[in-house]
Amino acid sequence: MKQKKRLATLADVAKAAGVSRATASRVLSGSTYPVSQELRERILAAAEALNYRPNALARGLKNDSRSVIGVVVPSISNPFYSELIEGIKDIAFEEQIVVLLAPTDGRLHREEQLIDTLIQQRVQGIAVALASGAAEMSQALRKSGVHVVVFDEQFDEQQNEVPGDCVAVDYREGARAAAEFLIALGHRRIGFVTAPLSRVNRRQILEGYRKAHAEAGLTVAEELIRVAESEYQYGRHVYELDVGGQLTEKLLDLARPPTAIMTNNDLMALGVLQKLYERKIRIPEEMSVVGFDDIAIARMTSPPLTTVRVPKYEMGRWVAEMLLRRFRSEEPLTPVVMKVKPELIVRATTAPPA
Amino acid sequence: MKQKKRLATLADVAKAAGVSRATASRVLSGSTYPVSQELRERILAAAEALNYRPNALARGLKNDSRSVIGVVVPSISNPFYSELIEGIKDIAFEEQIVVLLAPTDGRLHREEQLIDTLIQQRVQGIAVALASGAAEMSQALRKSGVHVVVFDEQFDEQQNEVPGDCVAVDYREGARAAAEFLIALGHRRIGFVTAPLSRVNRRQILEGYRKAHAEAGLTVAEELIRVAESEYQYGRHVYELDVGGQLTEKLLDLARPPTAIMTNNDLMALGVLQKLYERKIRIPEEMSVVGFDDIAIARMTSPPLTTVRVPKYEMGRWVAEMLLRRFRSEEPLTPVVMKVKPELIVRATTAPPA
DNA sequence: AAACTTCAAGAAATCGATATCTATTGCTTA
DNA sequence: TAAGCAATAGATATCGATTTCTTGAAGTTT
Repeated sequence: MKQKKRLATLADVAKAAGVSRATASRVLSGSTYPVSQELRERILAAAEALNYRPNALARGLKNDSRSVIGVVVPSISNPFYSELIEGIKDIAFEEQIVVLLAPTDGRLHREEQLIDTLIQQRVQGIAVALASGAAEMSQALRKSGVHVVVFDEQFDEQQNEVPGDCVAVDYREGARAAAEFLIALGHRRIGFVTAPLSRVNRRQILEGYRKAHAEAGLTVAEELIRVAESEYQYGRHVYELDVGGQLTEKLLDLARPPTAIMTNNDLMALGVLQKLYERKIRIPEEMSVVGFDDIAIARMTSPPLTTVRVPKYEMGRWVAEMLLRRFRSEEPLTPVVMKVKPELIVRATTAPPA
Repeated sequence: MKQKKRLATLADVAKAAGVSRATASRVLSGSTYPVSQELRERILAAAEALNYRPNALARGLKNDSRSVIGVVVPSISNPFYSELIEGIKDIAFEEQIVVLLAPTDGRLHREEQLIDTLIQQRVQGIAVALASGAAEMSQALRKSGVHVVVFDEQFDEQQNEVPGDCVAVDYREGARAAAEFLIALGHRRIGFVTAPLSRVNRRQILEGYRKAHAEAGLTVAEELIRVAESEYQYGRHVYELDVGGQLTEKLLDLARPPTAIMTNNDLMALGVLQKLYERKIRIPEEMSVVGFDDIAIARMTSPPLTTVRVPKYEMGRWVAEMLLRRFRSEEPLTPVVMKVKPELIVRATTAPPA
């Protein structure tokens, strides 16, 4: 009965105002080209009356730019990424840029697929928390001519050549500081609970843990290092919450359980805290716990979680700004690597061992 | 030095393969139009060699459809919304549809602005957690001919006419059940801590709280109802976490403090728990706490949080499916209102009063 | 063998907005 | 007064892909 609605086009507006499309476009796209006051008003009135909405597809096709950036992350239910996206979004919003979301659910092969989709959508730039090999992926991306900023992951420092812009966190140093702190408190058996070591950053956290021990002249008992077995697949669930508890159980059941537990992120730490509560182990008197990331809720646990703060929101802003920088300059720029130093936040889950 | 890279176009592929654009398009867009095996292979090979990526803008312009849906939510750092978006995304992914994110940061006026942006981007459909008047907004949207599904909010039941598709939660009933449970446990002074009542759903939760009291023949002491003063603005921070604690403090400082506290969402409840921990008030012995939503971390608090479960992930799927349904049918469909009934999840933050 | 159908390819119009090129008017300047 | 120059408007080509319209060749039917 009712026929399909069509939005008014520029041609409709031009006709209604009795002018050419060119003139209508000049007024409605905010061009600097001079248009007489009279026509200007007629066009604006017609656009208003027809409820005109410029077609961003047509605009983008003509200009080859779209005011859209893509964000590739493992999961948005993970507060680490959602806080980071807040930062990206705030910068994007100021620039009238919208954000296309591309969550991989932690599945590596989806990364490539989603990046491909984003390229097809002709996004202006891509921010990606790269899980697969950063260097190669970035190469492939570069071939497509899309601007890219990689974050969370960092490029392999071995190869001198830096393949692209990057906001990297010094996870190793953050973990080293955390472990050093626990050692200074007097802990000698520190458990380490981590998600699978498929991502570089997780490996770096473990390295930091080992480094602190080495520096203190301690040897690490390998039984204290517990790595989750299967790669997570996000989506419906936040796997860390359960895995943290499961791995904690294994540590507690050791003949000589640790007196402190470190984790590779705060969600894992939540699982740890929960398991300790369940087992009626007092925190921090009987067990110290240190998380990583400092997600928003870390300060709301009981007791508040000692953790290593990664400035996620700020990182998001930096990522977006680096993309903007590329959009704006015609010249090819030298790749920038921004190294973020995390900071140990001591709250109430840490104390000297009993 | 290096000149600006351009992605290969269909014309480039056609030329390389020595065919017309039409033929190339038929092969590369998966049309059913017959093309000889020989040309087909030549075209595919050329596309591969040139690293051809179809331009979704051009395609969308021609087809007037984009394989993109927009999602308007207050914040993605709020797990309620991020879990819901997971559901939307999972359905969208199956259909090769990408998600454009439009977070309002809780600012009402941004809602309109973002919806406008989405329309300009010619998204195929919009899922919106409406904060401003659902009915009018939906009217405005309908005028633009974009498919819309409203969730979280529900349409005013007074007006018989249902303006559009909607996935609504029966917040009133959920809150009623929670309050009834506390009353049955023996609580007579139940505090209520809530975000500003600007959103319909928050008002409904309060109504449910009152209703349970009325049904039990109890009168509510108004001093027990604490409403946060200023509307939240998300973005960088998750305000509920702090506000929950602040309002709790006011309740604790009453001459006759409550023996239980209900909240309008789990984040608020986290703030409550934290404040109680800080004040060394034992949970649930000295104070019961009930949240709302059942976000992923609710079961990881110490003790695990009693709350009212809203099936966020499933709701996300339903929202996406309702959108797909509209995309597919040419006929105008009767609006569907899906009413979701929340479920009380009793964990360990509730017990009879001391 | 004339007429008809089928198959496969190319030519060209189209989607909506923008930018370049042209054309007109009125005004200034040598 | 002819030439030169703003200022402003319209005509038209363009972005990249799809789709309708045509065309030509090959094969069928009576």
